[in-house]
Amino acid sequence: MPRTKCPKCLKTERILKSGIIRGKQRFYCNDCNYHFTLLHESKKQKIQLRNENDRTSLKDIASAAGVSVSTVSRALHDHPDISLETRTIIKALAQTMDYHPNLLAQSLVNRSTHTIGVIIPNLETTFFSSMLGGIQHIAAQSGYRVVTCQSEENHTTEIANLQALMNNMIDGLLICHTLYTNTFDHLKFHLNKGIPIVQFYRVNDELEISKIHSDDENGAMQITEHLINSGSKRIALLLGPKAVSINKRYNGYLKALKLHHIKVDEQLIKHVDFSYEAVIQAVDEWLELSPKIDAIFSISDKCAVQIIRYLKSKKIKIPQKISVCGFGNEYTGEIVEPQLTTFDVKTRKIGEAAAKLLLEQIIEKKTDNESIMINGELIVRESTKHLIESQT
Amino acid sequence: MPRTKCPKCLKTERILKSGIIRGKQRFYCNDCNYHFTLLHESKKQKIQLRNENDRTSLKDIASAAGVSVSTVSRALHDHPDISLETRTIIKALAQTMDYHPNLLAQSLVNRSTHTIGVIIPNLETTFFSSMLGGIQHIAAQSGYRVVTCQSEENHTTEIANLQALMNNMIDGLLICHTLYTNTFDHLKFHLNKGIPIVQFYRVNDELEISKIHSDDENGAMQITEHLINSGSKRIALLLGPKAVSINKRYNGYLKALKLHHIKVDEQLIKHVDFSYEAVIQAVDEWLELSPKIDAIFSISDKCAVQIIRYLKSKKIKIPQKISVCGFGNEYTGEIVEPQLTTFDVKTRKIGEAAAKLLLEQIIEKKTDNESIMINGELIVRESTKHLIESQT
DNA sequence: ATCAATTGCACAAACGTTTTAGATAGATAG
DNA sequence: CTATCTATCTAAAACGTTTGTGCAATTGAT
Repeated sequence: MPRTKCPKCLKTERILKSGIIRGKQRFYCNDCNYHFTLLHESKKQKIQLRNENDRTSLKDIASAAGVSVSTVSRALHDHPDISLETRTIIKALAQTMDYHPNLLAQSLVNRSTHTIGVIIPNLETTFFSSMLGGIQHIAAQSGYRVVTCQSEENHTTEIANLQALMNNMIDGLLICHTLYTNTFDHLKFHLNKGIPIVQFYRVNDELEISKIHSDDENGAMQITEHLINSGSKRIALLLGPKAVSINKRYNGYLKALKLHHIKVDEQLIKHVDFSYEAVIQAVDEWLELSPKIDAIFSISDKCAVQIIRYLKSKKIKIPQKISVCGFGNEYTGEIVEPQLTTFDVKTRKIGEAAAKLLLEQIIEKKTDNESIMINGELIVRESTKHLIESQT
Repeated sequence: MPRTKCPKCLKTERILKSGIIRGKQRFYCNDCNYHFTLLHESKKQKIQLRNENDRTSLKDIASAAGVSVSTVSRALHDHPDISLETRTIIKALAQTMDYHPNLLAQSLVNRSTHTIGVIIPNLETTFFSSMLGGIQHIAAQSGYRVVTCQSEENHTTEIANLQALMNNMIDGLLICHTLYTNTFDHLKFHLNKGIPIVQFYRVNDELEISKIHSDDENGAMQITEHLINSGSKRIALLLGPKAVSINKRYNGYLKALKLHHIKVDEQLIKHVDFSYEAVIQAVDEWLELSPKIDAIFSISDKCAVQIIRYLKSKKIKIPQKISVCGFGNEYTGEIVEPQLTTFDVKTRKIGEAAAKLLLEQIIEKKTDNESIMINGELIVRESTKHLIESQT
């Protein structure tokens, strides 16, 4: 067994143990008075490889050009203090040496990462992914990166995402809350910390913060009015889970009924968790009511499509017996037969607007809160009767 | 007009100009021999605000605890050199002072960002976004962040994305190429730089690199065989743009025909750019052929759905007159009537496998290239005849 | 009592930048 | 021929970490 050798005086005689460091034995050379821990072979190699594999840094260019690091930095930034001659030399050198600045170091100094964070409930439904698409598009235009987290409609995950993102890595945050987010302390905690935050789509009113709204309330009202105008009187409303705090669409429904002097029948309003079984059960219960329902307004296109298919399987004619409306204008609404009447929430526009607003706040350091409304559009298709068109 | 004052000796008399720095006037105090540039009021404020607004750093904790920065760092990492007492004090302090490590600084030192980059053609189609969903899911489990870029099916954008991502900010890269990516020099350039790269779904054979394949060739063969087995003889094939390098599905089609001794008819194979008009035109041309076609295999579900709707509008019965198949198993295929027979590419699984493989390479520093195949599944629905079921 | 071993901490270098302040030599004016 | 300017460069601090090494104080063994 080879005896441990002091890396300084290279002797092996007077080596003593000196405690354990990070699981590794630490030694002390009594001859040259030197503390050391033995490097693993693998680690030694890594240190050697590093230089080989490493990207070129300002330092490398500096020593190649025979100038100081600061000169190189300034030259590459076209600082007037550096002579044109030196500048061109250094730039050429940077080119040939394949220099790319280390963004981490830059960010550390500049206190800005050129990255924005996005928290979104879900990536796999077009409804949300098109928002994200809009965000990415705008961000890329300004040279900003986007890091995305899915909250998966889970309040706890949302909080974890928020915490993870706010740890110094982002210049700004875009957040679209979970359906079940009803407290906003986690957000409030991060406000006024110098990192601008913009809520989009699912926003809340209490918080003083920039927001991108959609006019869901108005949209739901338009849908409901369209149903009323085309002759429906008993309009069932399929809502999301009861716990959900955001009830804009519900309010729109109520408003429309009130405007047309139709009494609200609580039996016609049901909450479901968006599962197929729950939707079917709700529809079944409605079908047994009397007087009979003549329309179903589903808060979600996905459920609306399921309802259409279920009604068809029961040979109930749409829209003759029952009109069906969705909300969101997802692609499936165009495919199903009859095609679905729905409300187009301009999701991509919402994403774009959110990113634009956030970038304004980041780049121009605007601090005033803005609220922007993105208007949607009623899409009338075959699943509703067209007796009388509303002239809004 | 107030005269400029030397910040050192506070005199105004002997101030001289001394060139321009970054657009700002630079001064020289002849009295105390001092160079300075005037700070803007706004900038002064910012410097003051900074401390107020800044997150607490190790330094802050250190001075609060009366120990050195290194002690704090080690204490928070449970280094055995630090006494239990000190450790608990420091941890408590970190808690109350709301300390969160600066990930940038950590990354700079550790040379690892805990972030992986993803380049993907598109975010807004479920086909790709579900891959991304799988990636995110796996990455989050290991505490990795994900930054995503869309290449938008554009080769140049892909290269730009690659360049942007590889600049020091990511520990590994997942890439799904553009349809039009036919040269891979940009990737090759970044190989062996210490940052592992994994291709997923759209891979190429030349490059020695880890890959996640789908069995598209086999899938297309299964689809085609299913059509043949159910009685079709003249099977039209709708392919993507001609420039596309990836022709696995085409090969599967050819293989199946060969296996069943059916001659390839070039008239039956058409390339389109996925636009609605192009698809319709292709179908129209096919319908005029004689002998008549009895099946259409579209390389994309989206086009298949369009074809179904178009054929229905022409009162052509599906599958009695013409069977239609898609590829990919997108949700719309389930909604359209008749429901679409297709091949389920397990997109989410592909994303998960890609992320897993990449993380292995990052965390365990594996360097050997692996190729993993994710098997898909034939989904037989109503848009094809069911005369004889193939027994694969 | 003596010396070795161990504990518990501090110091300082390093990561790769940016930027303020200083330094030097040449140019210009009086 | 000075006194002042100016152009062009360098040094060094800073950003917030991690980590190798130094060192004093304590413990333990003989």
